[in-house]
Amino acid sequence: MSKKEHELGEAELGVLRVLWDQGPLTVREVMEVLHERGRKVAYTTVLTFLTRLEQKGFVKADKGDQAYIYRAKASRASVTKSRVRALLDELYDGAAGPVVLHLVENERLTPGEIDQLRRLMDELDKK
Amino acid sequence: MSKKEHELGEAELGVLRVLWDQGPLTVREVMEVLHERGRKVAYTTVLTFLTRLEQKGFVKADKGDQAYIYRAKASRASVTKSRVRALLDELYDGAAGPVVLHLVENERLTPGEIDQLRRLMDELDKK
DNA sequence: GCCCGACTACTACGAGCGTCGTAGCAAGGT
DNA sequence: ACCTTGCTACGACGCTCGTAGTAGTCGGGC
Repeated sequence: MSKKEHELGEAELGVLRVLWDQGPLTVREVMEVLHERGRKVAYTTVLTFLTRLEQKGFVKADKGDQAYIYRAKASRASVTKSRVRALLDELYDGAAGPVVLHLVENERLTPGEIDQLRRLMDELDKK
Repeated sequence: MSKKEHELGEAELGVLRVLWDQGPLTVREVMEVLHERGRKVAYTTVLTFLTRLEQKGFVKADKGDQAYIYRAKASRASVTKSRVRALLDELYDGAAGPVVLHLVENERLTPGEIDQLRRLMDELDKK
């Protein structure tokens, strides 16, 4: 019933990522990057994705010289935020703890990240 | 193309969670718990979910006295694992760091969790 | 002036998910 | 014997997503 907010499919995300990584691009350029990344999709498919992304407000299209140029409007951070939030809600009623613990236990962190984490936690203590 | 492993919709997860939280239940009981949780779904909808979950291997159904009794087969931890993994892949090519940082920065952790985290990190250092 | 190559708009279609209706069956009350 | 009550099986429908084809348009080369 309620306005399901998936609102961003996996393949759509893949396209958005190209824009995050490579900046504003035309449809064709996006397609080429996707191909380089091993994602073999047709030109029109990419166009569809970009169109849908625009309707959903995740990208902006500006008329370029010949073709439209698409740029990401939503940041990686904001998408991360809503995705992570959805995951927390789905699995733990929104509690972050279990997932953080899971990540630190099961996924490799670089020494740099561990450092950063420690500093962050010291900050948290201060408050 | 590739065997996309969503394989578990959001409403299906909601049903699975009931079984995690309340142990083995009949369709009707699951429905009642869902109603208590504010999720107003029809009996047959719940039945459909449980049937699909069974086909997907997430729950097991045993013939009870009158009705089938469903129990969770997949653990919350295992689902967490694959969900988290999917999220990392989608957004950061699998890197856990950014998401951990995001979580610690933006989501509230209890002092107990912070403690646990610190201990975990000390363990990591040892290795 | 006409055709070619690129670009966009529109349409489509199958699968998965959320949601349910209906039909059929088994057991118990009266 | 029936009617009721609950249970399961099966089918269905609308929507989103992944994927793409086709048609129509526009600017250049010959």
